[in-house]
Amino acid sequence: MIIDKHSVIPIYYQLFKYLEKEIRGGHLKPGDALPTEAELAAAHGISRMTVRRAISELAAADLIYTQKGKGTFVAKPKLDNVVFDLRNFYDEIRQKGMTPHAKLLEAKVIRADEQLAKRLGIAVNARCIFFRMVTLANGEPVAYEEKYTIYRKRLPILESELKDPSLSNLAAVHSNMPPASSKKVLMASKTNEEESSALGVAPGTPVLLMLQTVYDQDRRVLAWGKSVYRGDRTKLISYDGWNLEEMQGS
Amino acid sequence: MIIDKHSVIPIYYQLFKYLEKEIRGGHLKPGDALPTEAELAAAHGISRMTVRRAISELAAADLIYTQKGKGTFVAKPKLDNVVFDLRNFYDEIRQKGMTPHAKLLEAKVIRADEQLAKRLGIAVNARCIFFRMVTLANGEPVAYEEKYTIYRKRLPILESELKDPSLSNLAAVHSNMPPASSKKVLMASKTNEEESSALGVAPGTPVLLMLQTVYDQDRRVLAWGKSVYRGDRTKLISYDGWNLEEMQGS
DNA sequence: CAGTGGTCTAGACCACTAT
DNA sequence: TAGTGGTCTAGACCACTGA
Repeated sequence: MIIDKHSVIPIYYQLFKYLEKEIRGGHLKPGDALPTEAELAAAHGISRMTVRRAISELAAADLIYTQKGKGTFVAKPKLDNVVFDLRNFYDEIRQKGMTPHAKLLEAKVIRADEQLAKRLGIAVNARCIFFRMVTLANGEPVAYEEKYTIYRKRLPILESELKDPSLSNLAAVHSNMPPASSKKVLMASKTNEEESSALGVAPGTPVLLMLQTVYDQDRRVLAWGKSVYRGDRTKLISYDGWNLEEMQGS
Repeated sequence: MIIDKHSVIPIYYQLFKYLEKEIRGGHLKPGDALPTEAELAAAHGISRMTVRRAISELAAADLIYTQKGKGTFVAKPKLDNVVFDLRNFYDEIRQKGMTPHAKLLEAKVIRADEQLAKRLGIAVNARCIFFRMVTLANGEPVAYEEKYTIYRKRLPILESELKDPSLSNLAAVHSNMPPASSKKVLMASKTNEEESSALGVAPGTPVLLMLQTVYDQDRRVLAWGKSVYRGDRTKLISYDGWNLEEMQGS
């Protein structure tokens, strides 16, 4: 029996897992039709709405697709999409079995020069908060970051910022408006002198360069940051397809 | 009236859009509780299951979160996740108003050297198919790619491969097994001589380097590819947060 | 305890597809 | 016309939260 109606595990989830296994295991191949919703409901003695719940979870996972009036079919895995997911640099390091450590190099109030004023959308000479930090993995520098935000609240630089030195937190603490959206641009670059010395590498070393801008609800800039990741120590990895569970280890 | 029960637009979708607007517009702020499902159902004269459909779509969009026994609340936008989504390099170029063009430099059958044999998981000296191509945007080279797959079927190199020169298609055409999953690694690098001449840049130019491996269901390697993107012409952009519609233009 | 979201049912009508 | 998935209803019971 595939479905245990008296289990603590929801019926729709049992059916979802069963069908998922059929697909990932290859018993159902791309293009194959699934049993109709009515058939699945009758076969397992459950309601069609419950079947639909399982079906829609499979569709959300891109394992199947539905066609009105025709049926439900196994999808082809999309393998050429590239989705790099850098959830949290700290956790990434930890996951590799290394110990991350953030080292604050500098934190002070500065006056905006022309370039910074443009980036933050403020007047030249306005007060700004400036952070410079290095992230280490097992004591070795892997990332160098500069962060800027407007100095609005005349607040001292707080401990909370050092505990959560993310750009959106910085913006939240020092702005009148809460951050609402963020834009990030990733590109390839070479280190300048400042970055080289902070990372302990030769000038011109290839790096990943990420620029982040944090906005409020009205699309006003709240903060701007630059992150430089050592090219030889930083890799973004993306997995696509179906047999993903087993892949994480490698 | 917010809900038109006789509209062709599904009720759950009307309610979803209405609540989405309340949240994105700021009438409902992060942490605020939504009306309970029963309240929403009664207020709009619809079934609770229909309300739940709208609620679950909002939750899937990370605009709200639910807590059993407590209620449903507006979520905080997560701004420090980085999700770079390179759906299709061709479309990316086209979206920027440029004309993409793939130029095949070479396509031939070769014998695997030690390195390639290791990458494809085959014997040294086994026959492989080798592609070398350049992608141009408005006539200017922006990417250089090398692709390798096992030569199993003794098939000629087909036109279909030139029309869809993706690595997973190459693997599909020349392998006995359909591709099931894919791994991609992105890093910063510098061009070597071959890449420099193909891209028309000086050796040592910073580039994004992407390595892709395509696997079958049993995690055997079907194809391997290397893509080099010009650092000064290629940017990966990621938007997070709530006011995304308006951001796409900038 | 009353109220919440989570699950489930057994129907119903619809638009769409293929024959 | 028969069969499919898409939407919707009006109930029901449950586990969990907070007072």
